[in-house]
Amino acid sequence: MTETVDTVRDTKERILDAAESLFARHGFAAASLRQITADAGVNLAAVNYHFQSKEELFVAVIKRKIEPINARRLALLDGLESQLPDVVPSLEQVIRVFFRPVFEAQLLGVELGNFPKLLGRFYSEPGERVARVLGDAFGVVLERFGRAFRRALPGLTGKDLAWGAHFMIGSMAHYLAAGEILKFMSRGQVDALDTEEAYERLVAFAAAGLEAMASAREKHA
Amino acid sequence: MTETVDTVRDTKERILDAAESLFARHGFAAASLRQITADAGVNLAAVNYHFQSKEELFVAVIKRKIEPINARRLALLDGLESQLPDVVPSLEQVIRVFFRPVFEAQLLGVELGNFPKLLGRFYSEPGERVARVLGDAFGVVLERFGRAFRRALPGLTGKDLAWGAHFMIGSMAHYLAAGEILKFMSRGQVDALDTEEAYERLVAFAAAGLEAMASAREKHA
DNA sequence: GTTTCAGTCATACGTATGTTTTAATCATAC
DNA sequence: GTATGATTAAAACATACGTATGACTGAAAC
Repeated sequence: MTETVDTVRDTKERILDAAESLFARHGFAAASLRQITADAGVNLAAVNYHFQSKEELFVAVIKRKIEPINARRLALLDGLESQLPDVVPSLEQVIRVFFRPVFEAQLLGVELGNFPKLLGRFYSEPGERVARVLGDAFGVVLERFGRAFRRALPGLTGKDLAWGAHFMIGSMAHYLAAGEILKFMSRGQVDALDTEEAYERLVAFAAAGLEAMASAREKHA
Repeated sequence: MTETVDTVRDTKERILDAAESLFARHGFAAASLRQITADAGVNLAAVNYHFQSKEELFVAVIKRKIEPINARRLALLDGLESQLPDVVPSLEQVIRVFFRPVFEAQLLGVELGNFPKLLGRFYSEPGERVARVLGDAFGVVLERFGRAFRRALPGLTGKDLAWGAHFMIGSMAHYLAAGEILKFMSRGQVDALDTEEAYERLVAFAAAGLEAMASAREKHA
């Protein structure tokens, strides 16, 4: 009984694993189903059987990674807010909670695989594909964290927050997708794989930047 | 005489224009030479004649856009530093000079086309392709601006700078490549096409973030 | 013990890809 | 006015793509 199910799961997950790696390394269009199924050691037709299309496979790959992260984000934020109900979480605390799940797996020594590059690349994949996942997966997260950010920084308007969050996510995405450039830019001084440092750096950069959004608004108009 | 030359320029540039637009909209792999040449109104073989391959065409498209921007960056930095030789340019001034050429064309009312998305996407295109252009085009810029940043923020170490610059570029790239997400995230409050505001926001975010890199270092180890 | 059914398999379809080849075209130099 | 060298045009090249089909498998259901 479990045998049949496990075989299925194995095939589906082997496809997902191989697809994740290839999508991350080559992008959606350049990763062929033939190479994906070859790497996964399954038949070519298995993709269209288990998922309906290459497109759906891509969505499944993204969702498998993003959904646990967003769930963890919400859980951490819940913990932060319910722990001391009267204390408003600081900006840095909220930012840490937002970024931590992305780094967490690797910090815990778990294999993170090609997820970073995949997630980074995901943001620059053509529209339609991304929009669907984005709406589904980030709706609640955006809402909850938006409130948390504005409680931490009462001066922040909706526009301030949108700009700040956008740059914040951009910094993260670029680090995830193009971390190797860091080694090039720093002439080897910085190792992008030092996740602990990357996390601290990102938090510091984002916190300062977000805080600066309020004053920038006054400057502009 | 000029006729021949202009015809050449026309064909090559029509290809470059069409390629730029399609690479920006669909990425490298998904933009086909047939669609590029059809949009450009030239023959399919013209691409392999004028450029040797699709790959070289991509490099040419990127270089055509990046080189003037980097030249302008250096010129602006020269102006800043030679204007008052005894005054060290401030962090914000240097950052403005670094970002300005990217926004300038649009600020001046010149058609910027699909360049923003292309440049943003460029950062997440697979490695080999990008690395060549990156090394060629950004070597001098990196060196000169590195010095300028460290003069503006004497506390900054090489590592601080590398992290800060990386996040800075990430914020810009993400804005350029995925500006539409901004409208989604802000529930329509923010129009990413307001270049003037984007520029001010980006400068403010990056300046604050970069400044924060020095203190973050102490925190980490 | 046969039916059922999810899963896998090899294979083929039609289309699209980047590139190459062969001929024609054209302005210019002699 | 014709030879020349550079562009373009049209067609074909081999290969790769995503998807669909129909046969086969093996175990559970009745």
